[in-house]
Amino acid sequence: MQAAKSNNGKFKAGDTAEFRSILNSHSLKVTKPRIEIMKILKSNHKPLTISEISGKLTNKKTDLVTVYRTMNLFEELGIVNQIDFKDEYKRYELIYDRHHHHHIVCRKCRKVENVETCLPEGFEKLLLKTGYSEITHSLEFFGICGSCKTA
Amino acid sequence: MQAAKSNNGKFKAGDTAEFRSILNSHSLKVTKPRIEIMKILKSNHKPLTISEISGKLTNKKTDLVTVYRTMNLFEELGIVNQIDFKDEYKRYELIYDRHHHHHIVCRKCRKVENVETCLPEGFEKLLLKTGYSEITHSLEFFGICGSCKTA
DNA sequence: ATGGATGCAAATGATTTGCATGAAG
DNA sequence: CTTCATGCAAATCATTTGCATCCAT
Repeated sequence: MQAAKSNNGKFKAGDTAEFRSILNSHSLKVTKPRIEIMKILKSNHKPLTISEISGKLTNKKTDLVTVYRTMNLFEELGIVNQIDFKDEYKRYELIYDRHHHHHIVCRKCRKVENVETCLPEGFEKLLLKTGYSEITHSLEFFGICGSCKTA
Repeated sequence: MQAAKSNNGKFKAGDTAEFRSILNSHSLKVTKPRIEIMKILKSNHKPLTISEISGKLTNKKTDLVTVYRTMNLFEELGIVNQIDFKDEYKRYELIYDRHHHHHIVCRKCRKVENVETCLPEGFEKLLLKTGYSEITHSLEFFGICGSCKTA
């Protein structure tokens, strides 16, 4: 699998047509597992681990291996973002499901909340001076949540 | 190992006295491997993987397992930061070695450069409204570097 | 002396790979 | 009917654990 990122910011989650066309344009097939996994991501507005995704599959025939392969594929195709919360699991979230956002994770209870604030406009532009192009960023916050602080 | 973070922003890399006192205050010992690993991190101003650290050890007797244990310890003590570049390796960098900074990683060649720009003042303060305290952030940039673009 | 740290061997757990079968285009 | 995807089994790789020994305090 060497497909370059090819989703030009056009994919809207649940937009099955767009989903199909991304796969088609790479001669990849629209299969049951791929559709179900995409829908699971769509209906969960927080990053999911491989085993969380696997656990939500209704088609219990679908193998864990398929989930791994699918997430790697989706990542290459620019359908999902890989997100790191500094624990032992990689998490995945649909790109463009909602507008661009970040997360705050409680260091104690590991609860996750979305954070709508993002980098100021033009922040990435500053970096163009470095000679890099196609710049993206990953930004996550960590803290102690209200309940954990009082507990 | 359950020591809470206890380095109140005071540790300066290479400041062996401070390093010793952090360990001492937790009844932990200042050993050869710990010192050498700290120095390796100090002299490499970019995040290192476990195996990179292991490879730089001059005392070849030091076991890989010790590197793992040491990095977990340093992280709990707030001596290092764990950094994620979305590949298969966790990386570690000394905190306070230089002033707070971030990185930009080339998605092709995986080269890493430091980025001095950080979040605007007051950015994290906005998040206090969410009820979280002791907020930190992780921010990394990804892009295609100059040489990879022309190549 | 004594509690913590290390090295070595072995276990664990996540992720990947090979291959024959099954399904999408 | 041809190519790509899946399931299953087995391999691989990073990371952790148990335990006897060693070393810093």
